[in-house]
Amino acid sequence: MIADSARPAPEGEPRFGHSKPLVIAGPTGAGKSDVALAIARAWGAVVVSMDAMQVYRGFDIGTAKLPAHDRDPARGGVEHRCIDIREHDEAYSAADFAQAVDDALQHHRVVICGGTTFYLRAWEQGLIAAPPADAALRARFEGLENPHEQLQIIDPVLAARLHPNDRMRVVRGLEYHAQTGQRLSDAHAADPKLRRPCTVVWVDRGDLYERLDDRVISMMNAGYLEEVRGLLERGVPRTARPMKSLGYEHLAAHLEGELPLDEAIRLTQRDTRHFARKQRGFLRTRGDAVCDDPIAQARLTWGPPPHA
RNA sequence: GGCCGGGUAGCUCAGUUGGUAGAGCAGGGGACUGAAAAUCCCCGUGUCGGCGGUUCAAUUCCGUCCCCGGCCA
Repeated sequence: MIADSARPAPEGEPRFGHSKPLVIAGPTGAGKSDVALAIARAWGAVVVSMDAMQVYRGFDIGTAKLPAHDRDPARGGVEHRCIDIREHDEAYSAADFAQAVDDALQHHRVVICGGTTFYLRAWEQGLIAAPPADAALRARFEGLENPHEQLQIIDPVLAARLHPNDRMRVVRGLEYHAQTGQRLSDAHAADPKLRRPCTVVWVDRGDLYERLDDRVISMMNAGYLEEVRGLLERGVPRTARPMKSLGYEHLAAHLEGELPLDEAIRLTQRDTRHFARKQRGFLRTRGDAVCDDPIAQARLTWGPPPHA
């Protein structure tokens, strides 16, 4: 389990392209960002954010982005990638993330940090070769009366695997077929799964739920509601992808007079707990174990920090 | 002390014209190959407040006691 990257690279020679990334994963609110920052600082690494929502500009408080100075090397911070790289209406996908990780690995030691475990899998095992998403196609299939029935005709294997109510995946199967003329189930079956090496450090804590409840209150005190109000005033629609995430949806509903504030907060807390539980499930499925000492894992993976 | 309501799942409650009970919320498990903070599937035994009585059978009817509200003294 000792990677070849554990040997220090000769001076001046960019060998990081052969170094495996350290992944800081775990449920929201477990303290991943701070751990990643500390490790990246000590080892001179770049952080790639593995988070589907932090990519969006303007969604800062609710997505728990690190303060800007921590992400700015010119101000003593560490370079972070995949944060603030999209507008609310721009698409972002697991493939974009995987590409960003590969790019970063070309020249840097890399800490991957975030809770979107689907993205980790996309990079680790690779995705099938496929064209990018086609919003118009998706909208068309979404509008079908019974998309699953349609899928049964063109890809019965996939249709059998999918619950008829799981419209996103059903539509995805239809989209892929429309784009390529192939069945998505065939593409999956033919896909040779990659096994890109990485060290996964799962950060977690026993009192997470209480902390999450408190964190929502802290976010409110930090101006969460004003952030959402500002986004709505700037014309961000409530149907925008990031606006439908966790608290944004409920706070927007409150601002539009559909929900009392305390109810919006309660729902945000509830959804955040549910989300954390789901993330734990992801990691459990992967078979990773909780790590109490991320620094030690970094040392095992990369050797001692260069300046220590 | 008297009268009136209530005491049923972790919480709020529904219900059983007597055949041992079910919703919402909370909580838990699982799926996941380019939307993933998305999308979707599955999971409810609890002395029905205690004790007696009537009954083949009581959480349900009767008696009594305890507890919590409200009103009256």
